[in-house]
Amino acid sequence: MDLPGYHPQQPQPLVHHPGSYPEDLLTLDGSSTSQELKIEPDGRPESEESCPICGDKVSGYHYGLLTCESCKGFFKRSVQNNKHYTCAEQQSCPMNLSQRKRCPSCRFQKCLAVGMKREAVRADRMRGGRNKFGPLYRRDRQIKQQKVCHQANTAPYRIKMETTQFHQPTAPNDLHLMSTHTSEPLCSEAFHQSHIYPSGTGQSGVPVPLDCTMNADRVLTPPSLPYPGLYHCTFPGYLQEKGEMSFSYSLAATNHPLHPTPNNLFTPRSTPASSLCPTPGSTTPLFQLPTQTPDTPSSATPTPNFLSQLLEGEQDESQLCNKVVASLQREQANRGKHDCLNTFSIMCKMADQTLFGLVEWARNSTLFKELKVEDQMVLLQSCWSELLVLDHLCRQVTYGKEGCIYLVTGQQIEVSTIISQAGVTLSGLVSRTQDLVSKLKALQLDRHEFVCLKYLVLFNPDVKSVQSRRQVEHTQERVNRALMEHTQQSHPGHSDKFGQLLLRLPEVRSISLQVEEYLYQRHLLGDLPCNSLLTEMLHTKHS
DNA sequence: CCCTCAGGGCCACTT
DNA sequence: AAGTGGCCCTGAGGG
Repeated sequence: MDLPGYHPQQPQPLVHHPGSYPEDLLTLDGSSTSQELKIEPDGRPESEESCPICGDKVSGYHYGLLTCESCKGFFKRSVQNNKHYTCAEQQSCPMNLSQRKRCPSCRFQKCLAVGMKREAVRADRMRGGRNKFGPLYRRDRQIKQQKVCHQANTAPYRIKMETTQFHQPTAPNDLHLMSTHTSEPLCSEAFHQSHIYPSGTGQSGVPVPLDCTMNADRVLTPPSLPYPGLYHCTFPGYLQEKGEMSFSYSLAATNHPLHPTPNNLFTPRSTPASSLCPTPGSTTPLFQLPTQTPDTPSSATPTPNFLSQLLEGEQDESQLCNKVVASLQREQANRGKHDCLNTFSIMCKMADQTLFGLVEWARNSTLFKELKVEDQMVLLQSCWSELLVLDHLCRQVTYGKEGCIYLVTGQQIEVSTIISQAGVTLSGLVSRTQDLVSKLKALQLDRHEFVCLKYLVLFNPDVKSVQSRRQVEHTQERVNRALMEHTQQSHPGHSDKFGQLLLRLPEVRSISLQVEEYLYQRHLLGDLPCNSLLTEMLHTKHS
């Protein structure tokens, strides 16, 4: 498996490019891609960046970001020819100018990881014209230019206008996922100006409703679970009709507060963090980023600060929702109105985006960044499905109504609908998960506790091949202590809350393993989209 | 109407 | 033979 951007054998030059997004162009090992920036004599910035995939010279924007000509061609061929590469090593091959040809699998994974977009490769192979990312590129340039100008004007001690380059330490939070880390959430409209479809066919700013016709063979399913397969396991007749859900899903039957209709099925909901507040009784709304996040060093011991630190990287639910919806819209836009995404594909896409968000979350964590990149990889490889389950559980506890499952897209679906139409395995999984949701609701899980559980799952010293076991253990102990103190303080009358929370983790583990197993079966049947992070994770575990 | 620039195609070269 | 990568063509959109 090749976690996005994890290429531990490839040391990245510590050159920060201030013109890039504040958090962009960062490989997942926490280092920035090598970039230089020149300040022209007239003050106009001119970037001389290196390709985020291989470090070669950038030739322009290609398929979503600045890359070299070689990687552009490689990505184009891979997508056009629907290539499925396999890594002969551990899917962490070094990727640089001299070695980029060695492993196309890792190269393609890195292309995706850094943000190259398959959907930018034209299905109709039409030449010329502006692409659908035009607005995105323009904004990128504007941001870069503004940043550079700002740097030049406000930090003369760092940038001498008469010099041609400057270097500064890598920004710790750099990311290379520009779609989610621009200074503002990616505007989905940017993706609706495809040349592929003339205006009036769902492009030009009109959100493309994904399969919202609710046909029996193409229905949106119940998945709020970030792991779609959960709902797809053993439907009667599955083997005959694999790939399609066999129960229908009526949005009208749900009680979603925002009432999604078939026409707005995949239109981003308004910010759920505000519109879907948890119950007033809960201590802190889940998913709501703290307005102020004290910059506490990881070595600080007081629990409140430590908890704040843990909460720092929490992903905003509305951003995640927008990201998933935009991704689904793009996917559908590339297919055309007569080739709707099937339910399973939709679920996979949701799971994949959620998983990507969780990897970002981990990577941005100060504590996690202190670990060796190799350890980061094995830990994530070990717990990704548990994190997905926890993420789902948290969403249900926060937003889910009784008897309904809340999707990452903001929709809800009745559990009874799923149970009545799903097969044995799937029904069992849904039931188990809902039982767990009930228990967590009864425990009044708050966001502090949820974050702690995520960290406890992530920092698992029992994972094989962890090198800095002591460090992982130490962090887990600290989180454990913080969780214990928090539960004692927030629920002094509930002396056993801490223990009750910990007792839920084995069930989380068990469910996640069952989900993995199911997804892997679907993978073997060829149902999972290739080159998704989800597939890569599954593949790694079973290889 | 011209220019820009990103996606596609071509083809010599490499593996 | 298949893959790579540099170079050129194309054409929508912006000035």
